[in-house]
Amino acid sequence: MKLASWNVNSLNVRLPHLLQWLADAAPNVIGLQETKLEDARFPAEAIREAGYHVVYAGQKTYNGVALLAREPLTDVVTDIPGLDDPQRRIIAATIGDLRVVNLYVVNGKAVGDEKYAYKLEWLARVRDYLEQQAAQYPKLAVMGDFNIAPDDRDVHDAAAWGEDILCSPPERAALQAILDLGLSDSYRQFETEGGHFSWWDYRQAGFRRNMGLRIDLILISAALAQGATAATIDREPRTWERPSDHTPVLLEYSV
DNA sequence: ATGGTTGCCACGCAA
Repeated sequence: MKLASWNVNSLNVRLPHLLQWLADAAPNVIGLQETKLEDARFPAEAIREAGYHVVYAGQKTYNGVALLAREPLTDVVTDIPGLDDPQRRIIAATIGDLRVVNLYVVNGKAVGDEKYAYKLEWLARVRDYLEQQAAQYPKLAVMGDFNIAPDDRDVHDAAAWGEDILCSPPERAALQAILDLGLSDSYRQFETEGGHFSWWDYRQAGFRRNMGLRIDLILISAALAQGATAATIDREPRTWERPSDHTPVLLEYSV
């Protein structure tokens, strides 16, 4: 099984990239973030023609998430208890014996901003939902754009970034509270060095200079970690013309 | 400290 997560930063613009990458990488499941499309405009037919079932929760201009899978998606959830939120940032579904929760975590703008407070509150409510999901589903994957770099290895210049947004201790504590539910950052099962990123700012030639962050994560339960065979970041789509600022991250497992 | 770039939408906001 190959799972993937990709913040496409507008599915309207990035649909050709998505279709190309699905053909190249052939993931069994992929979570998308920042589709930026109302459901009525979602390109479901093109995705079905590419051989994927798809569920989605979108809105105009901002946010929007989707889950694609080779097999049918059931028990779809787009709103969670305690989180009365018009922003479309979460979609969960079951594929066979696998439960997948796909997140587009709030960016937060800046430490202390009202969006930052919303981010921490949002993460707390998601943690509570994941606690319940982890109890219900032994094989649980929580993927998405977390908008949090787990530790300094995940930051191109940790000293310069300091404790700014995406790296502040409260954000990292919120991520840790989710990991404490019995989940692990699958990438770190296979790569312990720093310098591997999933997002590079469009500005200042961030990608060319590898000035990035690793903020796109696939967290997995122990049952999945046991069978994990590879966790990778595919930088190639970031080299394509008119790319998303994020590139896909992957996890492969057997059984 | 600020601004750089992209997307959406048609101005400035969000990232």
